[in-house]
Amino acid sequence: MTSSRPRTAKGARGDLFDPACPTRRLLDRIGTKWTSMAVKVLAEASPHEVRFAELRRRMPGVSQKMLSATLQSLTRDGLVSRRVEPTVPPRVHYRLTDLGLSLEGALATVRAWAEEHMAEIDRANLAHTDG
Amino acid sequence: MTSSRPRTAKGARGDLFDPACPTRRLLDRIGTKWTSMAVKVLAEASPHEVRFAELRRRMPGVSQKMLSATLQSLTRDGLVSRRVEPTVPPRVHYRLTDLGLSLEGALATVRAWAEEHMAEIDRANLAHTDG
DNA sequence: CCGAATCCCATGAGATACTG
DNA sequence: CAGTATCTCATGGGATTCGG
Repeated sequence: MTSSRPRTAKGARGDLFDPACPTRRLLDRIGTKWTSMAVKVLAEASPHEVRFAELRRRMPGVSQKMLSATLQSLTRDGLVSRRVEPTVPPRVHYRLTDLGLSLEGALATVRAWAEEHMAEIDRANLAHTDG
Repeated sequence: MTSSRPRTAKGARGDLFDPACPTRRLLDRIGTKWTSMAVKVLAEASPHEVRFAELRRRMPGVSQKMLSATLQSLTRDGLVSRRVEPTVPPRVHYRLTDLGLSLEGALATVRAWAEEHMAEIDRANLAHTDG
């Protein structure tokens, strides 16, 4: 989930581009398979919390392992807050933080572009396939 | 570069889940390591064309293999146009299409968010590491 | 100069089984 | 219920080399 650090990270000085480019690092995060969907589902529920199982139900296809990993990553990044009810069995509730909500704004833009334009990309691919 | 299709499509019907979610598919594209940078560099040059070698120079760290693959992918997707001067040696020029330019708009939003907020994410991570 | 072909490793992610 | 631990495999992507 973490890095794709340049193993070739020699002593080179990178202006704005190189090692810690914020955009690359953000894309590494939202590019992982379930992250954007989790953010979306949590955003739709916001400001209410959502439990693990409920989240899982709303994300068809996700395994508990990947959901767990995704939520941990989001939590470490401060995008999601986690609240545990110390019952037996425990209940764990998740909610977007303000930072997470703000990210959802950016993601909404991406989603809008995708829904508007992916069909054109598909057409372009067909044109190259059969031509 | 192409698909992240259900490789686990074992004996079971694995493609029952939204195999075509436009957002996922877009993220699979812009999430690859060099795509967003290529789009950015081409956008900055737009409406002028940029040659392969020049592109490579403006994308520190990219290998010719990955640049080639990235540009092919973008070209197939109709985001970039490719023009070959039939000289010896050949010169190949790349330019964003209108679709590519429109994608750059969405990417600009992501970039803006990243530059504004990645520091907060870093702080959150530190807080979890030591804090 | 541009790109194809190989080789190779690190990683994302699914399946499955176990724990408090 | 929520999360962890293994195993396994496919893929992204870097290095290098060859071709036109």
